[in-house]
Amino acid sequence: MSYNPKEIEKKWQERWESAGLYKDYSRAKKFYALDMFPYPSGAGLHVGHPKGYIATDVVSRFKMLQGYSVLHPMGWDAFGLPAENYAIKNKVHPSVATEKNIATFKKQLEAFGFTYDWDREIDTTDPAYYKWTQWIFLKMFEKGLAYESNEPVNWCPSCKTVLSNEDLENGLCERCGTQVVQKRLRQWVLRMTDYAERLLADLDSPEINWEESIKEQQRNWIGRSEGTQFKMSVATNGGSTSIMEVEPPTLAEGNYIEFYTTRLDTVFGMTYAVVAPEHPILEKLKSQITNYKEVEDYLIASQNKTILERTELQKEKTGVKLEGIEVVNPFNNEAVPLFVADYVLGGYGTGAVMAVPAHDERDFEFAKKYDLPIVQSIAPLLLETQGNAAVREGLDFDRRKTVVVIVKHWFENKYFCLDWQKFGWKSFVIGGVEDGEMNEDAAIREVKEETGYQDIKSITKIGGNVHNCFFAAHKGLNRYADTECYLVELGSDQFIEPDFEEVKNHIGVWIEEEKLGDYLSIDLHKKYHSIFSGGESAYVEDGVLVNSGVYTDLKSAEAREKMTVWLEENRLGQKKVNFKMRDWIFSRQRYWGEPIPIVHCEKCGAVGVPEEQLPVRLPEVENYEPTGTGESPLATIADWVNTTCPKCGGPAKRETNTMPQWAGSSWYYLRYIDPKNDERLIDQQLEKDWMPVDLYVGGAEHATRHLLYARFWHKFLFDLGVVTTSEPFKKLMHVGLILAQDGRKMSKRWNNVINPDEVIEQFGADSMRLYEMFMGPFSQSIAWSTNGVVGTRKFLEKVWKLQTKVNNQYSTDNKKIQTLLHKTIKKVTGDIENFRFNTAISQLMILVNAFEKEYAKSATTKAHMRKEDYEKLLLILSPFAPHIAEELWQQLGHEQSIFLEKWPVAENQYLKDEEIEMVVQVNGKVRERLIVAIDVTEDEVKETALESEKVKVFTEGKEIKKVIFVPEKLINIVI
RNA sequence: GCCUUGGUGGCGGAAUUGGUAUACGCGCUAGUCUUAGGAACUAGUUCUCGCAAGGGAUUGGGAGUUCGAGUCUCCCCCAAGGCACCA
Repeated sequence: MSYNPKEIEKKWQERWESAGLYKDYSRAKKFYALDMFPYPSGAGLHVGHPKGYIATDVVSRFKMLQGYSVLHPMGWDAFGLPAENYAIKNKVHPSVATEKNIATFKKQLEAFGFTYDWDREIDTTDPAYYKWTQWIFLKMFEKGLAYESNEPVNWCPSCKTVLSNEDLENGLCERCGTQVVQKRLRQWVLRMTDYAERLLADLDSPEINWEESIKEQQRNWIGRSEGTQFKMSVATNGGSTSIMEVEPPTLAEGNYIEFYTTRLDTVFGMTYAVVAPEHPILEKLKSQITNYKEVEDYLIASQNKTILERTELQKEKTGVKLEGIEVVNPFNNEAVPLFVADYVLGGYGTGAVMAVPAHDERDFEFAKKYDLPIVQSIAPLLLETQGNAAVREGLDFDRRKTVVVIVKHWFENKYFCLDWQKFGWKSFVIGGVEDGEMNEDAAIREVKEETGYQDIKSITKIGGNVHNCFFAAHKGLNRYADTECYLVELGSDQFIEPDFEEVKNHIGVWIEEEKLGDYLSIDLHKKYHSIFSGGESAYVEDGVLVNSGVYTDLKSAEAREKMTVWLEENRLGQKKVNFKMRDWIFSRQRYWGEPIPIVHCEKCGAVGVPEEQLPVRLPEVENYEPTGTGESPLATIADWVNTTCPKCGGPAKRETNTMPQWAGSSWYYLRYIDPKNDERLIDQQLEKDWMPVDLYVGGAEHATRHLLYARFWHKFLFDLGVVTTSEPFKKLMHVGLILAQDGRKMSKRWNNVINPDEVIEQFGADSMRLYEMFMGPFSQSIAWSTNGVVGTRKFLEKVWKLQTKVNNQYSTDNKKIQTLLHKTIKKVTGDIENFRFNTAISQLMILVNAFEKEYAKSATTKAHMRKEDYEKLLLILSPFAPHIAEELWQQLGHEQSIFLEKWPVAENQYLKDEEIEMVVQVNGKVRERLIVAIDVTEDEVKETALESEKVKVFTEGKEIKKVIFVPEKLINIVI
């Protein structure tokens, strides 16, 4: 009988389902395997969708065989725009199309033979389900986590709805690619930022075992920063230092602006300050801003910019100076100009920043454009740790002001360097600045003294102030040098022989410019001394404070601490943590979503619908078309909208916005555990039994939306006492895409979509399952290859044919085969646990090839396979190819399903080979391979190896310096 | 620009702690069978020199540590994904 997958697959799918094979939830050990449930689109599945489902199915069957009760459910995330758009076009209720699509999806999935328990099927559009979605919202409303807001929000003019920050892709609507505009609309918002700290911190908790890349994406998205929020008073009279002599400054009541910075240590370098166009101060101080017309024009212009224009293009920065007002730096009482500029974001921090062009790239750019002063307040701190100049421990530092002078030849492109031969280092001309001496004078003096050249044509300061710690070998002490750098050009060869004392430690050498880099390490000079020269860039790293009053010489971190303390003491500011993540804009102006269970009463305001009245059902409607006015289509149904206030009984109107698509998926994994419960969201005991989800598999594109939202809701439910774990998903694996054969994404547009039904029709579900797991590392995107399926089909054919070789009567105990079999059991077990399905399958292929060679193709017709060996092969193959494994299992005479058996265990006694191939290397190169007993001694191998002709060629007449012996692996002869 | 993950044959990709690089599969080449095409089977297949025996090179590039480096250290290049004026 030949292998006919079409026949056996259908047969077993029916038998498994009718026997309820997967529904034994009584075992002591439990395992919850979860897939991200699909949106049932009209297009049906393509071959990429099932990849993750196959993986969870492999793990589910594997865990069943290991004696677990496995919960492996499936459902539908069915609210969403495509169904609604289809409804608008075809004038049918979205639920009709949804129902049809679900049927198609289900049929397609069933062909794979998955272990889903369809009794637990979930549909987010089912009122019995969304009742609880609404219930969670109500609880949030009760706890003050759901609130109404009138802030400007992202509006997609094409989808005619509001979008959350998470729904944007580079400022465009993630769904339709339309440019989003800012619109002021009343919205329901969830206070997700209240959970930001926990959402971030718990990423590192042992309850989460996720791929680093996804955790990192969430960390980026949450975007925590620690800084200082402080007040600067507004001076309206063009205030200057002389007037503001009070220390600490007193703040006129209400006449100040709050600023946020993470770099308070740079505050003495502040040369201006900026507020965002949305900042309320502009309206408040309107009368004092003498150029308000100009400011107003700017505000209008920036309001008309899209998000894309304002942020993504990183256009040249623009801004307008607010004439007539200034702000006062509390640390030195200096007044600096205040600008409005849209490179400062209104929604983050306080919407106002201090600007330190010397130490912030954006401020630097702006300062260059508007010709604002650039003042250094941080000096880089260099610490020599390597070579002869490395700082010596235990020695005190001798602090000096020094200059580094780069001396250029009078006509050649060469520079003067010093070779400190005795101490083994090289440098430019360096020297100390004497008391009362100007740095520039010191530089000129050093050039004359040390080089002997007298004709100084020009001298230019390059870069800023740099602090440098090193060991000064010629003085025998650690030096802390406060350095500035000068470039000196010589005018001629005018020369006076230098004093011997000046030059006894070094000799001078002219080095060509292009060879300078090889001669001495100029990287540091380049990196640090040129910081402010020619205006290339700002120095944004930490360092040592300079020009900073009493804080001068402190290191950045310490300065931030002390300066913040000073602000606190004077009630001018405090530490502040900010997050990039915003609250979740939770309402949509569309039809096909969960109604928000709120009633608006003129007297009582927004009132929650009483729990016993849930669910608030979606009403029938004539027209699904969004209105575009910011009202949902529900607003037109007077019968539904007009209701009574649950609190006072007076007239009230229902909330007409609906929830976003992400609502239903934020908690669905809980409902699978207890899908039919009318009383509670989930039974408490069942929740304890099954949560958290042991394995969650899905696409990486959900890293910052679904996975963040679900964690947020879960933590809320945890605080509510509904769940007992603080994190929902223990292990998360992300599934790599399957690309089309041409390497592009599968899409109708390219006409390169592979339909799984056809693949199953041609090769069978087992071949397809096997191929998708064999393609490569699970998380990686890989192109589909139909030829690859041919390969896995051939492999299954081999397995099928092997059944004819089972015969215990004639079988012999074959040590080699036993070893390979047990090694394979061990590898497959470990690989499934670690999601390395591709190598598990390759090992299965190796085993089957060996069986085939040993039994099917053996010259002796009496070579037969032991039944128990074949059974073990079927068992470890069964999670990947369940139908063929079950069929062969029962053909062997078993009456019970293979999935009620026990997973085989690799026995140690079989895992070691008796003989191994030992590699003989000469100087690390392989020259010979010897078959030796596994416990062979070094001396035995050495003797045999040295007698080998192949080895002799290389060792003859040479002295053997050393022999390295690695038991069971190799011997290396070093000559 | 920043973060994350990667870079190994014609292709997808293997390679415990540093210890035989290229497992397994696809493709390709030759042969057997076949009216033919295909399928199946057998043998070969990293590159290179060589009739062969055999030699040499090789894991993005360069340096280093080591008896020995795909694996460890430093520098650089490239690709994919994420974030992006967050002060």
